[in-house]
Amino acid sequence: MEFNESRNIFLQIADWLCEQILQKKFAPGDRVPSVRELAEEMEVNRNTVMRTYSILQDQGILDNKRGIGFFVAEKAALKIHQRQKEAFLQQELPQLVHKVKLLQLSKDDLKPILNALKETTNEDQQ
Amino acid sequence: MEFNESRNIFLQIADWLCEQILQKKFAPGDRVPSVRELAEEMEVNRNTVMRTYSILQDQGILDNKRGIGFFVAEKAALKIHQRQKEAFLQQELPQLVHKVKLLQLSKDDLKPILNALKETTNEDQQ
DNA sequence: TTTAGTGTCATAATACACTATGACACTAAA
DNA sequence: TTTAGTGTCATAGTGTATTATGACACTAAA
Repeated sequence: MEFNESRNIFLQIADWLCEQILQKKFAPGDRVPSVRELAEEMEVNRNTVMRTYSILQDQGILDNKRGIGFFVAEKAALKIHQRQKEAFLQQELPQLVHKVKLLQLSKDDLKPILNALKETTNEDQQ
Repeated sequence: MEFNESRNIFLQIADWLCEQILQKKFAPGDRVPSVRELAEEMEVNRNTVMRTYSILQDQGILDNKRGIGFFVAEKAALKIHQRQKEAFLQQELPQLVHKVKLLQLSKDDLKPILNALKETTNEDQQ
């Protein structure tokens, strides 16, 4: 996997795993790859993956059965969703608006976003 | 100044200075605070500010007159603007759209953004 | 019981951001 | 010339992310 220099690797692996869960590639109760297994796949040290799994366990996203492996917790997706939604609305969105103002972007620049937003929000909600 | 743990300090100082320039708090030709001065103000080491100024010099945003100080380059704001706009449209926006999809945000969630975007983009453009 | 696969822990080594500090060259003004 | 303020560079120390590796406890299945 390719990592961004500006963010800790163990956090980027956590991001990746959370996204897999949100995309239902891992269901509640599923075993996730073993520490050694994922380390090899990501071309990263065991300890780094261990650190990722530890923090996800602390956050109630993974459960741990010693000698067997780590498992996706029951309400993992819900917790990830809540955590990310809160961070998104309270931190990222305000920064986005601020940046758009500062960059004085034109309507044309923003069209792709606005369209994408409409598409994704029109379907489910009333 | 308060720093975010997840991004290098010298980059956060660069971000701050670029924002000052974009907000016209520093005009082209203006001298920016000396390395020692800004270091004290930011409660940071001289070398850290030196590193910030060095990269901004490499990017053509600051000019350097040895023994005198660092100065805002002529087209500094333009360069910052171009750099940030490109990064925004090519990296941040796609990630944003992806996240909105993943989080399945409702219209109500997005209202604040959309309104803010309309306000800022309606004025200047045709 | 043995074996292979789990997680867990400890240690040492490397890399890098940041700090602390001193010394030096350059510039402008007293 | 002297002085004070610039940038510049070198050195050493600290903290932490990451790697590398070995050893050990636990579990399930052969």
